[in-house]
Amino acid sequence: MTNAGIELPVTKDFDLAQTLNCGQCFRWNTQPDGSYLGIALGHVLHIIETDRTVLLADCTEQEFRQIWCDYFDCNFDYGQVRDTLAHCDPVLAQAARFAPGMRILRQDPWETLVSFIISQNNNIPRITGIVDRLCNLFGESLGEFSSFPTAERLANLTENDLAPLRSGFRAKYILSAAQHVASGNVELAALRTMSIDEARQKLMTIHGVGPKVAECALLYGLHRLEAFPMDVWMKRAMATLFPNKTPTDFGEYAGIAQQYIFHYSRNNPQLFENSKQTVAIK
DNA sequence: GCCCAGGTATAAA
DNA sequence: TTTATACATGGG
Repeated sequence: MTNAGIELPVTKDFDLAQTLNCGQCFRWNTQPDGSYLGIALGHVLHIIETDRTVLLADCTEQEFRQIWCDYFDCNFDYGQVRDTLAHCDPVLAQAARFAPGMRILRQDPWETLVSFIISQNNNIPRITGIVDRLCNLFGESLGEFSSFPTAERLANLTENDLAPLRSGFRAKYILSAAQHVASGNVELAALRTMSIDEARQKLMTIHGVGPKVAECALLYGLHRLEAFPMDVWMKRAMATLFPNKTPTDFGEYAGIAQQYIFHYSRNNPQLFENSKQTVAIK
């Protein structure tokens, strides 16, 4: 392997570990040397982070412009958003300081939708395993990785075909998503310009997509930053940290706000240990 | 064995 | 309309 590639400066606004390990993506593997090897948008990439730079190894200028610049949302000023959110609430300010380098990736909508269907009532190591098996079995080989299988490929399969994934009750949900997307009933690209309510309703026509998965697909897959994928766990944290606030109070960056809070709360469980039961938030 | 995992569909109250 | 339970699987 040569040392050629694209070097990005390490700044307070871009931290690889915070971004890739916060649960928004499932196809980046930490290597023994601390670097990341993964695949996104059909491209394999090796990322080596040092004190001063993030090296996208063997990445050409053209590939960076066409793929990774957009994927890592390089042209968006997360520092400014972080400052804006920090002014909303002191606890949110603390949460933002805790993970200042977290970014919302611009992932493939279809892959993201399926990944978060798989994520329901599941844990990250197992989600990763199921996604890996899905790609290896039905995707196309790209060196040491396999691409994420298309909706068209999966739409013709049966639950029995998906048995090797060991995805449990989620297999039929994956097939429903594939059929809706392949048939054009759910047109993912159109969800970018639809109102957030319409887009959420459209996604929920898929069997196995409820409010949480729909919101995750909108935030992580379609970069709708106003989406707020609150789950049971998050509601608990929210109720404790922000008893008088709703997601809309955080405006168009609600999703980013939640990522900060989620990360912060998970790593500081003592902050909400007194709220044992789920509390609904409007 | 028991509990839980960034939920959802379905039945029952 | 709100609340309870099953759902597949595997790690801690």
